[in-house]
Amino acid sequence: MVMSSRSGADLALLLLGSYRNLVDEVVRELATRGYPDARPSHEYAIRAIRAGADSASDLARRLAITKQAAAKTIAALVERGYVTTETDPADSRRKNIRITDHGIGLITAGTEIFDEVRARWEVRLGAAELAELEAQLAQFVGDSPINLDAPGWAAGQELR
Amino acid sequence: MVMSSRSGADLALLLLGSYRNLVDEVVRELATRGYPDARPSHEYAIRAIRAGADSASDLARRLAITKQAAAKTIAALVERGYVTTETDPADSRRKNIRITDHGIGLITAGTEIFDEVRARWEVRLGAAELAELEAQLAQFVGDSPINLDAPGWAAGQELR
DNA sequence: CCGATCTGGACAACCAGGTTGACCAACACT
DNA sequence: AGTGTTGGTCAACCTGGTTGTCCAGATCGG
Repeated sequence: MVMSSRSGADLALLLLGSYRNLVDEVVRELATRGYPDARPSHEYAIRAIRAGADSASDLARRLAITKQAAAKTIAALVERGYVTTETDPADSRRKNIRITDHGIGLITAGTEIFDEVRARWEVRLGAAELAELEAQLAQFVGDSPINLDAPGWAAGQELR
Repeated sequence: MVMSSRSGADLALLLLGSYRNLVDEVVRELATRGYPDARPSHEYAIRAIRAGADSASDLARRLAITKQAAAKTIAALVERGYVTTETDPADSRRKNIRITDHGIGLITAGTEIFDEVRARWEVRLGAAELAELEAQLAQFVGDSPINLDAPGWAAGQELR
């Protein structure tokens, strides 16, 4: 008899715990694969950039954060060599973002690891069960104005 | 045909999104019930105190955070009137924490709201399905050294 | 009874990842 | 040209943590 939650507060902790578990593992593994300074937010940001966010304001909109926050993130990415910026020749206000090979490497590895961890979960739960779980979670998330493509609300995760 | 996740990264976002959804709603509702300044961490902290953490160091251990962080949290709780501290007569190093009526009110309301939200989810999913979901999440969390009673790792959630 | 060590607390500086607010320079529109 | 919009930046602040340092009070061994 598995002792599941029963209480709403526990449910919240289960959700957060699962998330952190997953993400911590990814970050840990990323570190061993040559990305010791990568943080979850970097992954999300680079993904958004790859998906077309080629300026700070753009990134801010995609991530649903302020442009200042986006600028800080970009600065961090530049510092770590995941990304470079250069002034747009056509519009000298803009600073175009370009992902470096190192940055590509990061999201490639990140995607792989995420999928590996998910695959492990799949083994434990069964493919159908995991798919159902995802569908259920999608329902909860779908309730809300939250945009899965805009994980700005995902702020605040630390790994220890 | 529900578009569920397929990718590990999306799964992470689903978990986090569900969590934030739940918690944001609780905080929002808490605000309308007379606890406008309550944050999730306050709830967790007061719960831990009620569960027996009667000093800062104690709370730190339970929450698996540093004692400095615990002290800051306690200061915030005192400031908001959820808790009071007084020097232990028997051990003048210690400062015993006592939960005020207002604090009791907070966790009472919090528990209620958490459960209400969970109940709504139960309606949508079915009781058996939600129970299964919780059991599955518990499995993921159970993998790890994380202690559900020690949500210190839960740090970083902002509501906007 | 006393010194060594452990424990509770506090101060200070820092960090990540956000937020507001003010501001300027460059572009676009009419 | 003049006005408004957009991209970027500076600065200050917030939350919830982190280290590191230090002291005072308690406890234990001799």
